Amino acid sequence: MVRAGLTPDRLVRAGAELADEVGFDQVTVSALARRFDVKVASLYSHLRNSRDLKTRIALLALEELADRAADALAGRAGKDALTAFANVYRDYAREHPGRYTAARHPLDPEAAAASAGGRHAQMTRAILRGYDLSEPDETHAVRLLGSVFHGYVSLESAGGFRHSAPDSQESWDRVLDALDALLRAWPRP
Amino acid sequence: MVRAGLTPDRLVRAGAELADEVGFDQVTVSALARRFDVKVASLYSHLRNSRDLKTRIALLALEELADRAADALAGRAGKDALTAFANVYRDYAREHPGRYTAARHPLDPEAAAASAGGRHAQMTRAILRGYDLSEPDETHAVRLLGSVFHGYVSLESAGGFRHSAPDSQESWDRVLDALDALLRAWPRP
DNA sequence: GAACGTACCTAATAGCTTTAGGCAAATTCC
DNA sequence: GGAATTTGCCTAAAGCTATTAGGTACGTTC
Repeated sequence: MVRAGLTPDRLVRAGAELADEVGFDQVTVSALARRFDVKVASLYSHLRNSRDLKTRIALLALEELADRAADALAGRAGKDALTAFANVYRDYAREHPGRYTAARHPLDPEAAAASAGGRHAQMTRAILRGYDLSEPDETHAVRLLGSVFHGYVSLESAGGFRHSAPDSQESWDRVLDALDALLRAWPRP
Repeated sequence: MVRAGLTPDRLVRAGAELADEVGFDQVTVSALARRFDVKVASLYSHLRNSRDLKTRIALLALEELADRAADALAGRAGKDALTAFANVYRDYAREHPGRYTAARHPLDPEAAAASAGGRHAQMTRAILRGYDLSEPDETHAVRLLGSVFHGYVSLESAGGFRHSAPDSQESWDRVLDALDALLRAWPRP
C-alpha cells in the first residue's frame, strides 16, 4: 500500500481548509482522515487528539493573520495604518471564515503564550503610536480596538448587518472614521 | 415508574443552567437526560433534536438579556443609559457565561426573526436618542456599540485581559467614557 | 372501572474519539 | 545489496453522542 505522507503540518493545513469549507466546529479527526483517504486511527500518530488539532489550526490562523497585518502596516501610519490593519481582520474573516473562527478559539495558557497573540497586541500599539496616547490610555485603546474589530467582524459574519440598510461596508468605513476621530481626541479623565 | 415531568420549557431552562456550568458547547441531549435521570430517547418527544435545544437556549438567553436591558434603561438617558446598558451585557456574560455564548449562537432566519434581537436593536436606538445623531449615522452607531459591547465582553471572558495591567474594569470604564465622548462628537463625513 | 392518550422506555443504527496491537514500507547499517 | 530497525498506516475494539421505531405502563376521562 502507498503511504499517504501525513505530517502534523499537512494535517493542520488541511484542517484549516476544511474549516473554511464546512465551518470550524465541523472539523473532526474523522473528516480529516476521509480527506486523506486514510483510516481515522492513522492520524493519532501525528496529532495528540481532536483538541490538539483545533488548537493547531487556531495557532496557524493567528500566525497568518499576524503576517498579513505586518505586511499591511509596513510603511503606513496614522489613520492609514488603522484602516489597513482593520481591513486585514475583516478581509481574512471573509476569505477564511473557518480559520477566523479558529483564531477566536480559546487557547490554554501554554498555547496562548506560544501564539501570535503578542504580535497582534504589539502591532496595535504600533498603530497607536501615530496618536498621542500614553499609558494607561494606550492600553485602554488597544483593548477598544481589539473589541471593535473582533466584534464588528464577528457580528457581520454572523449575518447581523446583512438584512438592513445601510450597507455594512458603509458602516465599516464610518466606524473607522469614528475610531480615528476618537483616538485623536481621546478623553482624559 | 414515576414520571419525570419533562416539558420543553423545563428542558430548555435546565439546558441553560447546564450551559453555565459546563459551557454551551458541552450542552448535549445526553447530558440533559442524565440531569433528569431519564433515558436519552425520552427527550425527543419534547425537543426536535440537538440543534433545536441549542436554538431554544439561545432564544431564552436573548430574552433574558433584553429583559434586563429594558429594566436597566428605565428612567435613564445619555451616558447614564449607555453605561447601564453596557453593564447589562457584561454582567450577564459574567453571571451566565454559557447563556451568553448561547446568545451569540447563529440562528436560522426564522429563529432570528422570532428572537429578542429586534428589542436589543430598538433599545440601542433609544440610547442614541440622547445623542444628536440622525440617519444613517444612528445606524452606524448602533453597529459600533453592538460591536464594542460584544467584542469587549467576548475578549474579556476568553481571558484576553486577565494577565495584563491595568485592570479590565478600568479599561471598561474608560472605553465607556470614550464611547460617550465619541457619540457626543460624532464625526460627519 | 374501561378506554385512551401520552410519557418514558428498550432496542437498534450510525458517527466521532481514542487506545492497543500488528504488518509492511522506508530507512539505516553492515 | 541485504538485514535490521524504525515508523507509517492498518485492524479491532470500546465508549460516547444523536436519532428513529416501536413498546409498555401511567394518568386521565368517561
